[in-house]
Amino acid sequence: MGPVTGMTPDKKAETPGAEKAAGLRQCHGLGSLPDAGHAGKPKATVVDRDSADDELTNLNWLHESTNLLTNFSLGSEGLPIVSPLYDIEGDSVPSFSPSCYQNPEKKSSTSKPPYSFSLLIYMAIEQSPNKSLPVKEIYSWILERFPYFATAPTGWKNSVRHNLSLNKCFRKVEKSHGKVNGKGSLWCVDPKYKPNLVQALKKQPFSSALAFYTPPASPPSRSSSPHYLTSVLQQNHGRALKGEKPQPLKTPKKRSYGSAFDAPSSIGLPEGDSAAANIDPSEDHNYSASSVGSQRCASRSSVSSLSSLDEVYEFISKASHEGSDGSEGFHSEVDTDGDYEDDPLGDSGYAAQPCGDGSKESQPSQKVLEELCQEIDEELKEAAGSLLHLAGIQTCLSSLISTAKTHCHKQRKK
DNA sequence: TCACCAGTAAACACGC
DNA sequence: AGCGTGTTTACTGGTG
Repeated sequence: MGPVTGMTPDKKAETPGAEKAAGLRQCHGLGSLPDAGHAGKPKATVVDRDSADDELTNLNWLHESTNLLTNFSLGSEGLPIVSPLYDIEGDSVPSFSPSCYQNPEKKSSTSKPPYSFSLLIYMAIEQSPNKSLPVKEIYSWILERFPYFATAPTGWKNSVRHNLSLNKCFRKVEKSHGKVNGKGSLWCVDPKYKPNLVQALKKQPFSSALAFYTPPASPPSRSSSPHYLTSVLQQNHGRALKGEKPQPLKTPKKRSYGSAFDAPSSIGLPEGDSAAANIDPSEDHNYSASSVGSQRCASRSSVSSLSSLDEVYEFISKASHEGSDGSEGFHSEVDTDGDYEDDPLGDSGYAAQPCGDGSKESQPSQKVLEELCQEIDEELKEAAGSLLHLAGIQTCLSSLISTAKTHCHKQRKK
């Protein structure tokens, strides 16, 4: 392979994925998060130094992760944005500031972004006024935000195009009236898959980006959890309005190339939707962005996305408010529809996508709210369960460690 | 070991 | 012809 080559040596050293993998393998990943000062170097905790119990120390991450959770819930300092998701889901105009990459170590400019191409494309499109961009603009956006690609050979562009073509999340929009106007088309995010992208994006920073720059860790889950819930809430909101059963937060693992973003499983599209509900094996090769991230972090996300019960409660009250007017929150599909409808380019036929069916009913019924509350309740229980579980493990481990230490001391004395 | 997925390279077709 | 774009296939490496 050439310079860009897929897995270059430097990539192994620099890519968040590699670092993440190594970090997790060494059980430092999670534990290191709260401590920016120790970023990247293996930490020796008090227990660590006790060389006698290597196996026990290998579980330090668990111990620390519990602390991490505490930090998450306690952390209130406004940290720099870690994930563009903040902007995507936020009320403000999306702006994927490269600051999300500007960690103190300044790795960003030379290191690969911890986002998959699909997510990068999504961010680019999402930031555009019309929620649609030509490939060239996508290139520019990525280049602008991630200087890494400026020095990278052009292979990444191929990857971008490859993603656009293969990934069901992205749709091609003809520039005007179905007529191919000049080179290229506009690309937009299929609203049906948007929640999945958001979800993947939300999970990405925790698994990759966070491990990547190892900053003090409060914000990712702090704000992402409500947003995550919000996004799901939005999904379910839409679903509820359509008379569908709300989608559980945990998406069932589906074994296909497009698993996490396959609308039917992830966001529960109506069966009749051929585009999304397609289960034709020939479409199995549907690229889906970061589905790995979605899936692989699923176990963690249940904790990380609800890192603080306070947050959840806070979120609930907020969500209830938002739910009552049904218009706030992150880019809902309604928003997106609006974009397409307002979009002068929207006459391409894209605006006629089924994504618009929720817009007629912007006022959720009492029943819908009840369903949402019930669902949130379940999530709370699950989150609480996870925390209790961790706490239990921590207690258990602490006990084991102290027993082991005592044993060691006694034996040494002998 | 296996399956899945992201990333990459490459080939090809098409339009400008 | 050259370039940009879009599609498709094949492969590699990481991960669970």
